[in-house]
Amino acid sequence: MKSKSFDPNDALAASLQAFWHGGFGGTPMPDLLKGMELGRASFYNAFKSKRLVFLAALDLYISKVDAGLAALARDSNTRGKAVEAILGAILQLARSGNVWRGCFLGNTALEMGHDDKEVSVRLKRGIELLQNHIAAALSKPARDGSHLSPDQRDQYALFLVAGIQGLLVLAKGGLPQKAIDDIASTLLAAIP
Amino acid sequence: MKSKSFDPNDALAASLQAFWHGGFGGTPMPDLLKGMELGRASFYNAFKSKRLVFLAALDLYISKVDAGLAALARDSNTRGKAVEAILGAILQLARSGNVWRGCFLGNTALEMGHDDKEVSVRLKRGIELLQNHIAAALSKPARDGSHLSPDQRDQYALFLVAGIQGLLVLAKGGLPQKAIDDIASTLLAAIP
DNA sequence: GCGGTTTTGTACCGATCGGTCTAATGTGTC
DNA sequence: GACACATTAGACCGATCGGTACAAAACCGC
Repeated sequence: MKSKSFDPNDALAASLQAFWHGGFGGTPMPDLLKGMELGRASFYNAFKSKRLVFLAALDLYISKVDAGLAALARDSNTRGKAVEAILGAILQLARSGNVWRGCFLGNTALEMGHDDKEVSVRLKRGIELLQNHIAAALSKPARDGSHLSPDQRDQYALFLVAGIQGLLVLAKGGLPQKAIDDIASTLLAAIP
Repeated sequence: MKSKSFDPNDALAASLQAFWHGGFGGTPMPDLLKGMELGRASFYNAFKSKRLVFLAALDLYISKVDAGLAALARDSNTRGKAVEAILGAILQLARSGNVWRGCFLGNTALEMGHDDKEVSVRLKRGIELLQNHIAAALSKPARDGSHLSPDQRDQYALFLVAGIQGLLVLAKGGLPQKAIDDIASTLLAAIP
């Protein structure tokens, strides 16, 4: 028998990059295949359909974000620093070179909404995960040693998720860097 | 000669509804034509292409939002009430029946980014307009009579635009109503 | 080297994409 | 009533969509 000449994990990672830029509908098979460096036959052999590889890419994105943010929150002592680190990491992740590609979850939410059950369950999981990581950061003590109540923590975490998603919408909409920075700092200043 | 049997303005308004729900790529011609209640020939006669009617719909959306928000800010006395009114109006506009369709500007920003010059110039105009209307609301006195500096005003206005866009991303992502309400109230509470 | 099995390149499939063409249908003017 | 002309319905266009079929190529155990 013959073994695969490519690493399915690499190919999946490449598909994530492609979908992240173009979304599902905006990434036709030829582009996807070129991005994954796969022939059609190999693609349909390894992953059964465009839709399935998209779902897998969504899962990969979520687990990547999960791993990335978990490491981050650990290293910051104060609430402010922890949230700032997370915000910075997400903003960095959200651009490839000088072009904003946004958050794959947010992009997908606007493209697919809840029309698609399998997508929306992942979106929900991903958003919850973002919220939880930010909540973990918010549960660190402030500079003055004070803590937030669990309710406040969750509330501000969700608020920050929304703020970040909105920031990325505006960034993709072409807002200049200065405006983006202003929003980010206002966002940080809004947490108690 | 024969005159048109339809009102181009009505047809354009209908196209806005269609694009608002499905975006540009997600609204194929048959759906668009059905939404506009037009035959293909009439469509291509009146509007030259799908792309052009999309741009026109974008313009229509911007002018509609402009008119709607201008009327709103006038009737509120305090900063808090004015912003609350605007937020409420946008949230109401952002859903059709029980389904979130989001803000057409935000949806388009994520779908098309700045790849498309003609789109992005409109997005920029629309976002600026949102910001200006919110800034106008923020320039009203607070309950205690105090005012914000112009810089603060603009900064918070942009922040609120981002917050609203983010809220709509999460709403389209399937977040429950309670979470949406929480974000909205946190957003309102964050303005000084 | 050989046989068996999997992978791969590529031609091909029906469906659908946005857009055009044509012929029939009106409708306002005289 | 008849001509002139804009509008209409619907067949049709090539291109592209996601997906399949098939035969050649590449690899493993022997």
